[in-house]
Amino acid sequence: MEYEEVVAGKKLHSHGSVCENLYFVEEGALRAFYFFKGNDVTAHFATERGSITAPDSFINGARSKYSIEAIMNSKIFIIRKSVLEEYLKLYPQLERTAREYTESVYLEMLERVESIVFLTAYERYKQLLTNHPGLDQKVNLGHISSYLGITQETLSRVRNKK
Amino acid sequence: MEYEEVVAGKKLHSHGSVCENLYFVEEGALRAFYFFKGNDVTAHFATERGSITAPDSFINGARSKYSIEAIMNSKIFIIRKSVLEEYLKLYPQLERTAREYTESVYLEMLERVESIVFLTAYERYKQLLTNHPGLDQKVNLGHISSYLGITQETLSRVRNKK
DNA sequence: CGCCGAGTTGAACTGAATCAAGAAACGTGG
DNA sequence: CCACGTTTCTTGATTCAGTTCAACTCGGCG
Repeated sequence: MEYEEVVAGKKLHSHGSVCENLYFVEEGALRAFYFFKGNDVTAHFATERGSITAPDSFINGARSKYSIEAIMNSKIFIIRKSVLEEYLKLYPQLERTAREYTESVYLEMLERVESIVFLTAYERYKQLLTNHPGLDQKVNLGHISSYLGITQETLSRVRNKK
Repeated sequence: MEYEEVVAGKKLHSHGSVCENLYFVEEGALRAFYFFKGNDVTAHFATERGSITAPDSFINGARSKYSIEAIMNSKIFIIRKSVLEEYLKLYPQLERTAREYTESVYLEMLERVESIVFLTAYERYKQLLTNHPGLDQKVNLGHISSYLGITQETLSRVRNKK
């Protein structure tokens, strides 16, 4: 596991290439994003103690549609997939931990589906801030609104008016 | 792995209890659903070669908010979690397969988030039918619409009008 | 025959999108 | 420390997809 300090704006992974790394955030914040019909869309935020990668790539080894960047100065740990694979071979009991990790991110995604379907824009915004305290201080409105699946204008309105 | 034939309407798991089983559909169709503000909401469909469980329960051993039922006469295989655990202990190399399985359902969920955010009701309906051919012949409109995150009326309209 | 669940249709309403201007905030160079 | 341009955020007016509620149709089936 490598330790690194990165500055705001630093690109950790660019879409179109294969993502070999899983990132853990010790301090700061990263985001994964991609382009959809010309718009920058945030797929995932990782803040303190969170993790992030380009899942389509890290899992299958395919070129990724996601990019990953630091949205503020951050202290991170990096695990290369090859190193991870090596350790999993060396210590097979880690396979279980790896599976449990995957299960937990799966459950997160399940909840995200539910929140998109049932919650209003404002409720989703509040929930995001609960999960990532202070995120609104760290990130552009546009990055947050695209994560929530709404426009920047709508987010600007709901967060001020209610 | 146990084999079973179940009739339409058969409840395989009831919410409030712990789900011990992972179901594989050989023929037919199952669905997982739960109640949200008094409404029956479909969380997942499993058709030929698909699998289903109550993830909140199967993964963590907690009581589940989901129920699982057959929506038509079905031939299914059942793996009990205890049996699965046993095999994973006996053949640790299966841990990898288990992780890969979890990864694949995670990627599915990732795509589902994207489709809910970007696609219209009609597009989501078409996509669902692509993933589960003939599902519209097998299931109530209401079960499909709740899966898509829209009302039954809207689904009725879009599928006829466009 | 009459009921019942499932699906359809209509009209009014609403949350959010879109398009278009402005207003703040921010960094950079002079 | 200020002036300038750029980026980010806000606000307004309009439009639209989907909701809500209510009534109606249709195909079994007891």
